[in-house]
Amino acid sequence: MAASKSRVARTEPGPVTLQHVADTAGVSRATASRVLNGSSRIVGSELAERVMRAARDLRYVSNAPAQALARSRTTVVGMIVHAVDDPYFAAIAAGAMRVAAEHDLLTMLANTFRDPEREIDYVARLRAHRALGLVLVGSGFTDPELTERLSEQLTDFVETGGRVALVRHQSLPFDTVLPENRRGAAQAAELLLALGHRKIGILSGPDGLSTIEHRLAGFRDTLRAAGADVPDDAIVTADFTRDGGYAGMLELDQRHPELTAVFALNDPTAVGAMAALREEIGKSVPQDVSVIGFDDVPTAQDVTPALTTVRLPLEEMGERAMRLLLEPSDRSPRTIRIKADLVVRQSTTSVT
Amino acid sequence: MAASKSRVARTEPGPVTLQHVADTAGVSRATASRVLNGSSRIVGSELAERVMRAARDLRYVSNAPAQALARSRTTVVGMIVHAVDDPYFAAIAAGAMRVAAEHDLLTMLANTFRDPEREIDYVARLRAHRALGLVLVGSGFTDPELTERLSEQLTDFVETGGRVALVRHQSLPFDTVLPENRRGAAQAAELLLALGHRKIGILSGPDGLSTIEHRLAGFRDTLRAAGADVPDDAIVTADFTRDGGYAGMLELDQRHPELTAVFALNDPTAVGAMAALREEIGKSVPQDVSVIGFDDVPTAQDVTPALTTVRLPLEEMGERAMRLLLEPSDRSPRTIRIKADLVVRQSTTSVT
DNA sequence: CATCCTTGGGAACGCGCTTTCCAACGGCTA
DNA sequence: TAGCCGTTGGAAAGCGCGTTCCCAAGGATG
Repeated sequence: MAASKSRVARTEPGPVTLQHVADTAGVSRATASRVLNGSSRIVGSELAERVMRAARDLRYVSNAPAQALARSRTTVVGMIVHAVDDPYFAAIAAGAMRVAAEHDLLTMLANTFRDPEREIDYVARLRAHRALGLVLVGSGFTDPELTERLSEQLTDFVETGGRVALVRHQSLPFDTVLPENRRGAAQAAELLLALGHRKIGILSGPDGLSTIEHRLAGFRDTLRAAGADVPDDAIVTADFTRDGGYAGMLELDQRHPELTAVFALNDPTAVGAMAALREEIGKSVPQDVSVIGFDDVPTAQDVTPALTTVRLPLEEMGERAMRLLLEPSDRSPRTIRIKADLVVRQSTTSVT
Repeated sequence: MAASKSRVARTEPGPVTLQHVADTAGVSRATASRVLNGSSRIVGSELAERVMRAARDLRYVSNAPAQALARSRTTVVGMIVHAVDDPYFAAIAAGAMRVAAEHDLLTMLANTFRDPEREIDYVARLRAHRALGLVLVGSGFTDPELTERLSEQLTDFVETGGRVALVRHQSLPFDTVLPENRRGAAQAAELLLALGHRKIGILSGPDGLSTIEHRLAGFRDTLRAAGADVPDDAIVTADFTRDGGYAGMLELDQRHPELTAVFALNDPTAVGAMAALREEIGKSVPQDVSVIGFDDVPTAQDVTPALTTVRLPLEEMGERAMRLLLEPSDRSPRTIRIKADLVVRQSTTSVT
């Protein structure tokens, strides 16, 4: 009976438990627990030493799920992004993970592949894991039903003690890091206008993402105010990737060969567009057509011509979001506005 | 007394437990558990319906740590990379995470920031979380003491039922996806030789990484065999990033302005080198100097001139590693060799 | 109509750890 | 020397859930 609970010799397989450590150190589980993870209670140095030696000899590794259950809290944060291999998300994730690591937290990263259902599902699963907080990165979806369900999940989570931080534009009542997409896109439009462009096309992204709507709106509104609206069929929906930009540019050029400038809603799309222009369409950037992107991912400066774009401090955004999560405030929801800066490089020039 | 165990009304805060669901459905916990996660036992459809309704109404979210404890296994895999925001790791991580998601597993991602101590520490922490397996991505460290400690951790993990898969070159006895770094680098050397280059410099990475040693060795050996060895001072240690490549190139050119070709041990470094050449040194690629990289990250094709490099199927490598993990074999350790393909683009040309 | 087998449901135990709550012990003061 | 208080170690009660092991009821069989 007692043997099954307090076996002294460890012959059977399976992980070493606290009990094993306690037994070989000749103390109770309580004592072992107290020395192995800084409890408030202090254990005599002699016993403490014995316990630590036993733990080391047995190669004890604590059981985090068991601890989580007993303490009813974990040291895990969840993060949900649309695609880790997109430099936009990668940079934000890196920033967030850095501050998580500083606080000694582990990060569970989930990829939605831009599927709203998966996003909601991941929120639920991360909640199940009792993550102490969730960072959602990326555009919100404009579908009200999806937004509603997501919001509900998040609200429940907060009500049961969870924390939430968003990096996205969406009017959910949680701490948010909010990039000024609209204003940034407006700056892009202003630049093109100043350069004399009037025939402008747009490479947009998947429908239903709020980020896209805002960038689109900021851009078009500015153009419209100047009497240079973009006709609907000069807006091509790409899929927000390099290859999507390539294909989208082909289509756009076919429909409107007269365009003198193209605004891509993110950098990879812009890079793809430039490739299509160069390799297939045979127009040169910026002489024949100016291209402007958004985000300023690291490679934007290395393509040729270097990409004019709207810069967002990606890593910092990730950091800020994680800090919001880790330093809760009583007067949430808070919003941190991140301003977007136009970075003029070589892919834009004035119309001749 | 009983009320504390089986409260029918939920007024108090805190997460909803299985008990709550069972109570409001008027069944036992066992029954509730059986319907909520497909047990082998079948529950009558009427009761099942009641339970499901109760769960939905109460917004029940299972407690993963509790489940983990009870079942003594989790649905979590751990992955350790050096830097998520490096496109190399991002691509591998994306591949691995995709197959993890297919198997309905959550991924805990840890960033070492290239610090071996952190890597070992993360292995321990991920073990504590009872991840069912660990994927370690990135170069191994050549320091034998570190390798020993890491190996020990990993071995313990496997002995207690964990699984391990590596994406790296290192002779640890675990399932491994092994990129042919040596052979790939040799191909790069062969290309340069064929193009007539004899004065060649190298932009290397941080010391102590096995990947770097192998690439370096493959390259130099081939050159040496052709009587065109690279002098030690024509090897500059950069830090494996774009900016590191930029700085490294500056130094390399200062030491050896006569070089006609440069081999960068990864693509970001090569891209940085090209930028330095163009912006600061004033030499053009490939006319004045040929540049060749390694990995073929997505942007390699978009810089100008497009980068000649050695291609590694990054996403696939991640997928393969995760599959190794998820489909254990009795005759492990297995090794999957990934062959590296030379991709000749515009950044290399024959010496005039 | 009695018996055996099938099927569903409930009670109880255990997973590994944290955390009160007690008890024992020693040192101190009166 | 007796009486107290502050320490320190241990026992035990959970944390929320999965999972036997049983019992009860119903159907099929002889």
